[in-house]
Parts: sequence; structure tokens; C-alpha cells
Amino acid sequence: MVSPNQWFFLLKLAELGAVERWVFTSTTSLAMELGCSQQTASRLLRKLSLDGYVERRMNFRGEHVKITENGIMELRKIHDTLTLTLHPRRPSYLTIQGRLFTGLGEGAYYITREGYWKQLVNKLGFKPYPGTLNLKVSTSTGMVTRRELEKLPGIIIDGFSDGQRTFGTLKCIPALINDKIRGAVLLIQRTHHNSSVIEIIAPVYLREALKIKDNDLVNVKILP
Amino acid sequence: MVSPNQWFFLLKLAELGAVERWVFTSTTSLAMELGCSQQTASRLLRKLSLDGYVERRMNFRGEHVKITENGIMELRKIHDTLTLTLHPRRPSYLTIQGRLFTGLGEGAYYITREGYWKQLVNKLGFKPYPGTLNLKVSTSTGMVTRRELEKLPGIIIDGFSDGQRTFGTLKCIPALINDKIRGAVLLIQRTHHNSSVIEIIAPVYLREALKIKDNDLVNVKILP
DNA sequence: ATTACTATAGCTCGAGTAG
DNA sequence: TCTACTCGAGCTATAGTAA
Repeated sequence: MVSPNQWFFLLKLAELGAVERWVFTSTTSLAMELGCSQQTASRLLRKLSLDGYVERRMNFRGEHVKITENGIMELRKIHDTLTLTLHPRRPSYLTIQGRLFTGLGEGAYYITREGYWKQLVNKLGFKPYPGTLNLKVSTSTGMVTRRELEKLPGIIIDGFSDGQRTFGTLKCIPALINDKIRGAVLLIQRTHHNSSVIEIIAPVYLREALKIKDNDLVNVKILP
Repeated sequence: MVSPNQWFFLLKLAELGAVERWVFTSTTSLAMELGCSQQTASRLLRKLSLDGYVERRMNFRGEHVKITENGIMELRKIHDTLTLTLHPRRPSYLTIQGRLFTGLGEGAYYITREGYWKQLVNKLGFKPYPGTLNLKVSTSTGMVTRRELEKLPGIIIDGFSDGQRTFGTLKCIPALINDKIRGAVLLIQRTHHNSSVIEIIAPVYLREALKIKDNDLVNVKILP
């Protein structure tokens, strides 16, 4: 993983054009750009090169530097996050698949707590069926998409406390289930637990409406 | 100025939705998100708050956090830089004005050095008049725009050495002068000196072609 | 549960310098 | 010039703990 300082170093190189071309520079001039010492610039550049984020072609006059594909990926990741958070809108191309399984009925318990239920009814645009559909995501691309979901903007259901315990903030992301029924993915906003499970809510009892049973593959298409 | 660590903290808050809403969180959970200690999260958040990048509303259960306008500006700055460097294209709305003055003829000397001249003729799409037009930018918005220019993508004229001294990399940004003549702003890529001067090259002798003289206001519109 | 202080361990940075 | 090494000063993160 690239550290904040390394990342800003990459960004400076990008500003100088090193995304597309070999840029001629030196650790001294980079240090001036960054407002740090030549030694620090040298150390950071060495590290970036070692970790495969930049390529260097050095000679006695200075060096040519270019950001590698990996380096560009690091910049792009942050750019995507910024784009999402500064101009919140969801990409419509995100889809995720998972296998249906029977949970412990916890989802039903949670969403029917009054503090959640009222907000869900008000904010979702539909009155949810009082239960959740549990999908197990198994493919590796699915797991990646699962994590992407956590960054997406969504409908926020505020957390609350009933005196005994606290209920965390939820996020609902509108989605189309099996290309037929409009519902939402339900995420607990607080915990970014490396879960391979997604929970779906919808205005109808999905198992019946979609004629699906345990172990069936269910398709979830994120709506923009 | 916000440090790399602070900036990434802001980014994390943005991911949690603190750009638009008051997000309920705690230094403990932020620490987990960031992979640092609660103490560090506390210190960073205090600093961000002190510097006016976030607002906090604390209580004994946790706190509500929201990024301020200043904080959003910091995120947007980086976002803009990334957008420019990852998808290089110039905004067509940038214009800058400056007053014509007579320089020392250095511009003419530099651009006619063979190492530069050949590239200029090949890459610009026109054969430049062998001299530069010097404009003094005086307004504060003009100075800001002047700095913006340094980040824009442009036509790169590689630096070279004639054995005695080195000539730095130049960047040419196509522009329309006084809405009539197509030329280019010429920048020395290396130095981000806080200059209030911009130099223009064009295929014709601009003073004659535009009938302009010292102290006239000249308009430069950046071409996409 | 919180936030945040203090003290210290540990790391980072830059001056000096070599190659 | 250049890059990059060593090493000590100084800064930063964390453990412990208070409120």
C-alpha cells in the first residue's frame, strides 16, 4: 500500500506529466516542488520505484521518470472516490451476484425496529417487506464489488438508541433484483467488515415474487 | 496548508458522507477505518477542526462530523488536478489578460536556439515569429489563472544541453490572442516561479498584426 | 462508552558526504 | 552536477490513563 506522502509524490509527478511521458527531472528539483529536502525526495522516489509505482532511467545529468500502470491505478482509485463523494451519483453499470441462503432472521428483526422502520418507509419510496434476502457472494470480483458498494452514495437511515443498545447508521442503495423487482441493498454503514454477504430489501416477498429458493444465483443491478 | 495525513483523513470522512451530511462517528471507529490508533485519529481530527476543515458536534456517545467549505475545497483541488492529469484536456473557458510590455529580448534568444526551434516548428503546427510577446498580469484573478496554466496539459518541448548550459523543458498551451490570432502561451515547465508574466508566441508579429503597443490590455483565451 | 492528555518509543527527515 | 548513504535531531504515533 502506498503511504500518504508517497501518494502525494506520485501526484506531483502526474502534474509534471509523468502519467503519459517520460519526464526529465531530478530529485533536487522534485524536492523544491514538494517543499522537502533532496534526500527525502530521493528516498520517496526510490521507494516508489521499488514498489513498482514509477520507472526511472537515471544518468549523471538527472533522470527520466514515468508512472507505471500500478501507479496510475493508485491515482485513479483516489480520483474515483473523490468523484463519487464530491458529485454523488451512482454508476449504473455495477452489478453483483450472490447465492440465496436462509439467515437467522436478524435482518427482519432489525429493519422492523421503529427507529429504522419509520425512516425506511419514508425515505425508500416503498414500504419494505418485513424481512431481508441474504445473498452470499463467492466470486472474487463479487467481493470487490461488495466493497465498492460501501463507497457509493445511498439513502441514509440514521442510527438511534433505544436506551439499552445503539443501532448503527444504515445505507440503502436502490437496486434492481433479477432485472424484475426494484428494491435496495442494505448496508450497515459503520462497519466495513469484510463481509461476503449482502442483504436486500424490497416492497414484496422476493422468494415468492421471483420464485427463488436457497442456493439460487440472484442478480443485483445497482440503480443510478 | 493541509498535510498528506490530514488530507487522507478528510478523504475518509468524505467517503463516510461528511461532505453533505453530519456523519455520526467516533475517533475509535475512524481510527479503525484509517488503520491508526484512536489517539492519532483524535489528534488529526482536532487539527482539522482547529484549521477549519471540519466541524464537530461532540457528546458522550460519539460525535457528529461534517466537512466545511474549506475542507471540500482541499478535496476539490486534488480532484481537479487528478482529472486534468488522468484525462488530459484543457478547459476552453480559461482566459487571462495582461498588459503588453517590452522585454529584454530573452524570449527571442531562447526560442531560436536550435534545440527548441526545431521542436517548436514540428510540434506547434505553425512556424513561430522569432520573438515573444510579454504580458504583465496584474489582477489577482489573473495571477490565479497564471498558476492554473502551469497545471494544464500542453505541447511539451523537451529541454536540451548545448554543452555549456542546459535549457529546460518548455510547455506550449494553444491560445487565441485578442480573439483573432492563434498562438500559444509559452511556459518554462521547470520553474513554478511566482511570475506575473506570460509569454506568447504566434506565427506572426503580434504587435503589428493586432495593432497593439506597450501598456495595451491583451486577451488570451486558452484553446481546448 | 466517549475525547484527549502525557510520556516515550520509534520513525522520519535532512545535514554532511561519498561515489 | 547527479543519486543515495549514514546518523543524529526532532517529530509523530501510540500506550497508558484521566475525565
